[in-house]
Parts: sequence; structure tokens; C-alpha cells
Amino acid sequence: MPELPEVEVTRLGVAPHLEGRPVRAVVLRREGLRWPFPAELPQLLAGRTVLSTGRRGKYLLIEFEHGTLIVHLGMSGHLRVLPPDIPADKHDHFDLVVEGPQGREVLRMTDPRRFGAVLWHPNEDGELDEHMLLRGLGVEPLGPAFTGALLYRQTRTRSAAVKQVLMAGDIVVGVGNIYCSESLFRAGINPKTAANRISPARYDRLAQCIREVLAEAIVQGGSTLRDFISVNGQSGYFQQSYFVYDRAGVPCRICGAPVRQIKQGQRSTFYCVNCQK
DNA sequence: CACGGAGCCTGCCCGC
DNA sequence: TGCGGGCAGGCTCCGT
Repeated sequence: MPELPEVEVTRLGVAPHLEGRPVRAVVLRREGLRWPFPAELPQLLAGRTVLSTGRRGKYLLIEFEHGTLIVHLGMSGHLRVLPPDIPADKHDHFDLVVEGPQGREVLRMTDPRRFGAVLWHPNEDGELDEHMLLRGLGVEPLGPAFTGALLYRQTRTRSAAVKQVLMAGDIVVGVGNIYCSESLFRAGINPKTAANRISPARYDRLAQCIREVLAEAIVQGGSTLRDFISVNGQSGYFQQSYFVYDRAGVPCRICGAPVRQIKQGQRSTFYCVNCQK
């Protein structure tokens, strides 16, 4: 489910329920997901107050005085805020129980495919950016460092297809499979183009399009925040209509040519041969 | 260093 | 109705 916009919308949704609130309990219902949960999390967090929330790429950060809880939703994960005493379902793996003004609330992580992760980074281990999972990540696509010039500079040695280079995450983070196809469409760039054969001007355009596509998705997600915090909430689902993603064979919204679907690095790519050169 | 493929998991949808 | 194959919004690891 989550690409960067979904993670950011999740952060915006859970932040008011977490920030400034003390943790009453941590519930771990399995050993771990992609990696083992830190078994000492309950003792580490009980009684501690959440200072703030953050995000790095698709990693959600829950910051405490003594360290940071790092949450990744993988392919199929989502978070909800629930009233206390809602029984856990089959794929509910992790709860953070916090004390709110109206009583306790439960931040619950659900992840059927279990590609997600919950990790702890103690401040004493040094800068969060140096954490194994976060080091080597590219720049934030919505931050000031992300420019066409950066894309151009960082792709001089990259002969792989631009779609795969963008998705690799070492130049820019958070551009997942959906929004990568959408951004390349908006920029008019064929996803198969070798990254080192794209001009600075076209990279300027691409950087702008990536920013726009992600920012618009966050705004759209934000408008559905009302539904986000609910027992049945399908958080992070946007009823937005894509230009190319998941539209194989359907007429391009711009030129009417059928949208094409190909495989790049085992992932589906959607594009318009007419609009993207 | 950079590239491509395998693998991690469950659920769902399709065709037989 | 059951079964197998393919697919799914991410990421790491490994061989070349």
C-alpha cells in the first residue's frame, strides 16, 4: 500500500494521537516481520513520552528522548489508531498503547505480507541518518536538495533505465512503482530511457513532475484523513485516478493511444508510447 | 561501483 | 469447487 505519500499521510494522521503522549504499553504479537522486533521494546518505551513524529523516505519515525522508533510498512502494511480493547486480528502484529486526554488509544500495525519492520535506534548509537537502514538513502523528493541538477549529476554513471534508477532510492527516496510511472508520464519521458542519456533540461522537468505528483497525492490523501482513523479504515487509499498506472490497454488520457504495460526489474511499468519519448 | 535476478510473505484473481 | 499460476504500492542480498 504505501509509497511516500501514503506514509506521509499516515504520519499526519497518527501524529496528533502520539505527540506529547506517554506510552503505556507495547504489544508484540510475533517475533518480528522482515527483521526481529527488538524484544526489549516494552521496557524501553513504557512511561516514555512521544516527542514528535517524522519521516525519512518511506520510514516513519516516532521520536523519544532516548531514541527513535523506526516503522516501515513494507508492501502491505498500514497503521490505525483504535480505541482500547479492540481484539487483534490475524495480521495485527504490533501495538503502541498511549495515554490520551480521553483515555487510552492504540496505534496498531497490520501487515499481511510481513515485509514491514519495526526497529529501535537508541540515541547513544549516534545519528539516526547513520542507522543501517537509513544510511545511503537519497535525498527527500520534497526537500530543497532535490533538483534536476542533482538527478543529472548523480546519473552520469547509471546506464540502467531511468525508471529503475529512480526506484533504487539511492539518489532520491520515496518514488515507488506507482508514482514513478506517473511522474515519468507527466514529464514525457519513456521509462526505458537510460538514465545517463537524459538531458539536464529534461531532468529539471522530471524533478518538478516528481515533486508535483507526490505533493498532489499527499494533498489528496490528506483530504481523506477523516476516514483514516477508524476501526474499518482502509488507510492511505486514494480514490484518485491515475494517468497510466494500472491502465494497461486503456486510452491515454492525453492522446488516446492505449497505455502500454511492460516489466522492468520484475515490476510493472505503465507508459504511453506516444506521450513519452 | 553498477546491474539484474532471487527472495521474503500472504491474499486475491484468473483460467482450467 | 479446487488447484495452480501470476500478480501486488518495497527492499535487501548476492553473483557478475
